[in-house]
Amino acid sequence: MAETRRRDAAATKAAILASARRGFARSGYDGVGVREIAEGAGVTAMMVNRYFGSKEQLLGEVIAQIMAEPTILTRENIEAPDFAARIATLLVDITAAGDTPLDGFLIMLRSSSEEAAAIARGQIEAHYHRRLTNSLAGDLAPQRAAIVLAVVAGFQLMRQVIGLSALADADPDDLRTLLEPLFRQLLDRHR
Amino acid sequence: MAETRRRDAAATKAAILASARRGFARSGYDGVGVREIAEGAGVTAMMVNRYFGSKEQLLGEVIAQIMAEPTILTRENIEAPDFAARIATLLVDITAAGDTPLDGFLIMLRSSSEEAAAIARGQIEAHYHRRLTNSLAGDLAPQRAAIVLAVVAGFQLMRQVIGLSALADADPDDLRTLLEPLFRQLLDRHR
DNA sequence: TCGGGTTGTCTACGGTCGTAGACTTGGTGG
DNA sequence: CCACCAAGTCTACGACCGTAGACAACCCGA
Repeated sequence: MAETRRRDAAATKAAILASARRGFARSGYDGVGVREIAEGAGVTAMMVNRYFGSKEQLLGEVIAQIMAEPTILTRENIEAPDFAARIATLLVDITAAGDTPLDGFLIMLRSSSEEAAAIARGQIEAHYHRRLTNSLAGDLAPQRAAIVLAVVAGFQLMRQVIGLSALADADPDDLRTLLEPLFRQLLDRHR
Repeated sequence: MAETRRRDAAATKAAILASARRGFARSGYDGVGVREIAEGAGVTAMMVNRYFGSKEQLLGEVIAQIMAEPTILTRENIEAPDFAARIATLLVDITAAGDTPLDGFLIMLRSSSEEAAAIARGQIEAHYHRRLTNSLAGDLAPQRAAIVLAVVAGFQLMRQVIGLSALADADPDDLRTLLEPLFRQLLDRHR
């Protein structure tokens, strides 16, 4: 991330955005400073304000970027027979992977405050819960979809935010083995 | 909260603890300052350091206080033969009640700093995870216990904190029906 | 080649944070 | 009654925060 980069406004702006995304996901909005974000992009803190106006606007662009990305929660993925295994694998491998598709979720978790809960609820329902619900067959689809998200959120919370050692140090294969039947039970046609 | 209190070390210490608990639950460890906490207790900021040593130790005592209160995961519940059904019922009922055992969860969720997460991790592992692990038969007991806690936490997060409508407005019986087999799968002897 | 605008840095300001030591005030036991 | 220790306040330090304006370096087109 610190490779020498020639003067390139677009590349610098993208580097700041990427560093901010990593930082917000790791420590929350208040947990990371603009100097640290800038350092991760190989520039000084003032570049953040020059390109994004303020730290708050930077957060807005990070969220906008995440929301614009494709999600695994497409109908064809959800309806695939191995979706339970795929989401379990994705969830377990988040830490090792350099790219983190669930950054948005982590940022919401770690930056959540009283007034942010409503925003988070709206975005979760629009971008995650509705897609999942529409692709589930059987009864109680909204509730089952919500519990799937709850399991994902709880696992992330305990493993990445709290750092519960039984999850942080566990063999990924074991975690997959335990998570997959949970998802399968929720995703399979109910009743 | 600001009633005049005569010089009383125990009462002042309890007032600081209560104010800190409210503040941490509302804004997280980093979101509330010692001056604000002290003001909520009717004293000055230095009282925090005099009675608790540091803000970090204050958080430790707040969490310790919460951990000592009645909770879903008591030993007698864990050792009951129908624990999966009971924990599903208790989880749904307690979440619906909207009471203050949620404080501890809110604090952990909204405190993203490293030292706060470390304290929360230590308390969870000492009080919840260890009891649960010791009561589980079969392989992967620590991992299964941790995922049980993750499901509990995720459910509370989505239903109570985020307020996901599919969970907040759901019929409690339906939620119980969906949660119980998840817990049963994790709690029953594995392999 | 050589300005000129873009790109990035340097220094600094006002504010808030957690914390510390010296000080003042109050309640109480002899 | 009054001295004394506990209870609480005052002032301040050093560090970090987001932000700002002035300044230097670089690249490109003329």
